[in-house]
Amino acid sequence: MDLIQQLTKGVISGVQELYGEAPDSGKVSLSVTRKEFEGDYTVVVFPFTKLAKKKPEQIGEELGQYMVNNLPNVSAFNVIKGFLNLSVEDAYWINYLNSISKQEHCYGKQAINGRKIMVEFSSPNTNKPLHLGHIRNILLGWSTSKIYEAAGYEVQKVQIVNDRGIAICRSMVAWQEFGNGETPESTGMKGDHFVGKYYVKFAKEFGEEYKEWQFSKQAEQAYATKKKEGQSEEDFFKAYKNDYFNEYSVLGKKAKDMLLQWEANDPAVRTLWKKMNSWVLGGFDKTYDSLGVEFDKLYFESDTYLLGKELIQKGLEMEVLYQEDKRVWTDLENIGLAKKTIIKSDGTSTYTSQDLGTAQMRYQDYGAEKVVYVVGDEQISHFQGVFEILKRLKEPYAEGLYHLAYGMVDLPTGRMKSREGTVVDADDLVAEVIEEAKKGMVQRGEIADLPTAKQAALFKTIGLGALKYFILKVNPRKRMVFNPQESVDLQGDTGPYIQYAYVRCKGVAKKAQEVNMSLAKGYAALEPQEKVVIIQLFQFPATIQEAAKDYDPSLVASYCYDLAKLYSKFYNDMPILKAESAPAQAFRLLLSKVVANTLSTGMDLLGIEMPERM
RNA sequence: GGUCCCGUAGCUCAGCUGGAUAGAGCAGCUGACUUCUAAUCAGCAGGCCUCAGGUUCGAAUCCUGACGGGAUCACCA
Repeated sequence: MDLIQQLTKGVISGVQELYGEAPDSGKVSLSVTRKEFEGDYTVVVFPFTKLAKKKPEQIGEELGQYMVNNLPNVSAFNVIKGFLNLSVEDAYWINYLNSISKQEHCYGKQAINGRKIMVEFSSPNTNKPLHLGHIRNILLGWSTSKIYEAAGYEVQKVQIVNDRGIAICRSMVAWQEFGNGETPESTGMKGDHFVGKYYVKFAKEFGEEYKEWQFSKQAEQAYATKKKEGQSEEDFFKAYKNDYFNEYSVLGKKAKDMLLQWEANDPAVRTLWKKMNSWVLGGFDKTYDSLGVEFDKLYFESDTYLLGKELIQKGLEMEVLYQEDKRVWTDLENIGLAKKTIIKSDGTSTYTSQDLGTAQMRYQDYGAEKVVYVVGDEQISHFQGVFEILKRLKEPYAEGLYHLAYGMVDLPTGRMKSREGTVVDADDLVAEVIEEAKKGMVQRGEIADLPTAKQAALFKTIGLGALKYFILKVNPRKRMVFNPQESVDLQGDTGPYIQYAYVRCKGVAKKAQEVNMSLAKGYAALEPQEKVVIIQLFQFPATIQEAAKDYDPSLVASYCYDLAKLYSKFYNDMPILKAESAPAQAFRLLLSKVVANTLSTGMDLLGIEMPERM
């Protein structure tokens, strides 16, 4: 039985025996003792005062005595005000360390439980390269997948590629008009950047066209007839851009025509579309590869956007949906949302109907009991709506759907804006953090003796470690500020700090020769710096469980940081190789080994690799 | 305006299933490398936990209401 359960049970039976009534297990508050007090675990006795009709101090004394007498692992206690501090036998911790050392890299992970979960993340549009916002999405999705794997699930990682629609048509038109047949190969550009260039080109050309048009008679007329009261010419034209695109623009018409031709399956358009998409996807693959992520399956919006008909029919029959003025609607007022169009009056699909259909299809494909959608928090109500409709349709998978909504990534100067060119490109960022790691490492000179290829691999490990940790340590729910300078910091609460602790563990292990590890069992009296490390190790499995339950990788990040910090302190204070006795040396080496394994398992859950040297 | 999220040190963030004197990192200052890698460790300084009520033996944490910031309220995705 788990130590925590043991102590909790002990408290319950103690209170029952002493005062004649058992408290609810919910009233037993057991936490790690604050470091300024003696003891390992603290029980708050205030909740028992009513039951016992005694003063907290007295209850503490009596209960403490009971615990020491009746629980094999409790060696001592002390009472301060209403707090009962229990000390656990050193032998228990030493045994515990021994037992988890045998689990190697399995420690903390649950056995496979046969349950399936699907995690959808990244899900980019195929008209421009990935940026910092995608990086947060990708890291969250990847880490959530790893955490669920560790929690015993079978995980399928998927993305839905938004590969159709007017946006990609803009890039296509621009390439046709201004591209002169150049390709990623001919220019040496990465495919996604190449296509993105034409997306920007379109915006620019369109902008100029629009500006020119503003001096025309048509524009004058539009302003005269459509302006709102008191609206200045400038404000009007700012707001009118979309209408201009749809009604007057030459380029806009070309893009819209292309979309129609695409929908009509025009062979030439489809060929161009496929070509440009393959360029973009090729570019994305390189970015994913540099981030160390991969997917089990890709869904394409071009295949899924017509799905959902069957569910809509079912919805109409079940009266979950209804028909009115040629559209199909649903009423979501009971969950605080407005009525929503599910099928447009021309019979075509909407975002909602697509997501309904996709959910059903994926359930048929894979049969996951849980599906996590990693999507920005601006889409919270969309997913609330989709999930609610599926629940009303009594779809078997509806209860297991979860929207992992994360906040936007801001820069110190404020929000990223493509119009102002402040969008941080994913590839640039990755290159930058690696470069920064390189600078630091070259300066330190620790790895100068390694071959160039190995050095380059280490630069990447450290640089990406810094970037990933920087992003994942923040609670996903929160909007976060991304400071490029701080993200490449290598000191303090950072990925490299944790990697460094790992390198130290490995370093002492390497230097220790022929140590009989079984001597560790003979180590008798734990130093405080040693005990706190073991207690932290003890929390690891529970941390993973909690991170899975909350869909929150930041819990794992701060766990790893805390462990690294405690180990660093221990490393600083205690001699390992020159320990005072053979058992002490064996024990400390064993501790270092388990810390290394745990840090490496934990950081792997964040998608961060560990270096052997740095 | 309705709904949802956020508000903790100069900055970036932990802590939020109620518990002891609210924690880290960065930035600032001070100490520790002839000893397992100092990307480290130790210390100083820095707080009306946005505000006001309420519940409680006890509130940063729960409830209500303000205030500030953000998101969202399309036949777009």
